Amino acid sequence: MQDCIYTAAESVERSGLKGLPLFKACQDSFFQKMAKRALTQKHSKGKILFLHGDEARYFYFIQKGLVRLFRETLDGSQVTVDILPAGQVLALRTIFEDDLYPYSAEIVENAEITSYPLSYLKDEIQTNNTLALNMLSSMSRCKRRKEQEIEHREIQNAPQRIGCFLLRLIPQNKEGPVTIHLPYDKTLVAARLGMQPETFSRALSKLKRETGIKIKGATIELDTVQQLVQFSCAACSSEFPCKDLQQREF
Amino acid sequence: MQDCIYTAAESVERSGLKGLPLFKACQDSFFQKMAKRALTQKHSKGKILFLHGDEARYFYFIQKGLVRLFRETLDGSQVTVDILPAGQVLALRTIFEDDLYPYSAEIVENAEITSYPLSYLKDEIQTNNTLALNMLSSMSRCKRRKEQEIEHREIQNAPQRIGCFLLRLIPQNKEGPVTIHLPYDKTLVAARLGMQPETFSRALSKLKRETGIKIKGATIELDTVQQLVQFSCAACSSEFPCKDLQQREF
DNA sequence: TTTGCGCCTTGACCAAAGTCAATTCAAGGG
DNA sequence: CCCTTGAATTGACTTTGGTCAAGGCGCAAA
Repeated sequence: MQDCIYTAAESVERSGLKGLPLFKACQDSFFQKMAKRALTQKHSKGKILFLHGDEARYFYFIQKGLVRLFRETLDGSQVTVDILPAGQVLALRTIFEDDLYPYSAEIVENAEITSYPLSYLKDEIQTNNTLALNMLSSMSRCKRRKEQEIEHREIQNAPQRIGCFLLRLIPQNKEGPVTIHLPYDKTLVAARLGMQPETFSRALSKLKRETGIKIKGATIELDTVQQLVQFSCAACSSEFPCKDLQQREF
Repeated sequence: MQDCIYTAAESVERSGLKGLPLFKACQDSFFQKMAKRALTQKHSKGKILFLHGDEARYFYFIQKGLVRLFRETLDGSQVTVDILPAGQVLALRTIFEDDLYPYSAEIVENAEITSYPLSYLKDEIQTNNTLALNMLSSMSRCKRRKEQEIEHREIQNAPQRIGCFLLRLIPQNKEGPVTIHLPYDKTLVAARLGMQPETFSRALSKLKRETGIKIKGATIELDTVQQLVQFSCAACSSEFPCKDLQQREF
């Protein structure tokens, strides 16, 4: 089965990197250099992009599709670290570590992904202080997200965690009724939230019973966000309009 | 009750910062400037250093004692983020965020703590790219630790988590018998590992039964680290000699 | 030495989530 | 339109850890 189609190196304009806030401090020369070595590939569902512990030469930008990051233990169980949609970058942080990928990456929805050499980024950051500072705040936010995740897994129960997940999918200041569409399969959402699919299913019904939200397949309707806020955010150390939702991995 | 004793601004030599790898790229002028505004205080157990959400003006270096970082939810439950021993810095990352402390800090063992103005650090990092790069790798490691913590809470059970905690207290390449002394109260260790004291107590007995370690109060003896490695590291995505144990919060 | 206060442990019970298995549902291919 | 396949749900049961309450242990002050 063909699960990967190569295309030529990209033009600067197409480069997704240029649009990212993280790189706004970079000159055109940087993007041009990057674009020359950029490689965009189509991958189909199930493809492993790289494995935890592989030698890292590239970082990736998701043009289209979905990527699941995960780790595997000796005794065979998997932990899903995150699920990244189009527009996200992955494996960036590798440049600060030991040049080994810190997780495995699997395509979970047909994707188009551009790879860039990590070495160029490593060079750039040595001299571009603003880039370094942007990375610092970016990584700091990412770290905050991870800490919050630990917190949530400790004090939120399964239905609350789902409610919290849903709230993060919508514009935070939205008034009145909202319709939410799950961004990926329920099985994946369950994995993302660290629970079993069965638990997710039951917890979602419970959330429905307790808050009165309406569920039809992957579509969820709220009369008002307050329904969920009251239910989920009581077991959270932050105030409701959640900050720093946009950006993700590192 | 007096729970805080002030001492004069420190001499450069005493400054704990200078010894930290994180600041090795900084000039003496920086340390001198810092030292002028440094303030060392003694705090007794129970003192709150700052609260989550407080406006942040200082970061801290623990000269002596123990500090617990935690967050509190609306419905009153607390989550312990970390427990920091002497030699650690805290609240550093505040400079990359919104100038609000990202957690509360409580003295849990009589402590001596030096505070430094965040603003000076903020200035320094604008121009000192090497410092920025050191911070990046430092924060990256810290982030890795947090990710591993999420993983552990998902796939390790309570006894395994304790075993893992113990393994991190000893020189990783140690051969033969080892004696471990818990660095703080069992209640605190329990909180650190995200479990109830009762659960910790029972899980520790179970760990003893399953691995044959010897426990006498806060002292634990192993015939060999392999006893624990086999038991705990099967449910972990990393190989045993755990990396990046030294440094902590940000 | 006694007393008191935390810390720690233990028991009984409960609640939440995981596991295993059976079944239903929905979407895409023939 | 039916069939296949994977996703999702549901039921029954187990396991793990949390909760509540009662005691025990040890250290330090009186």
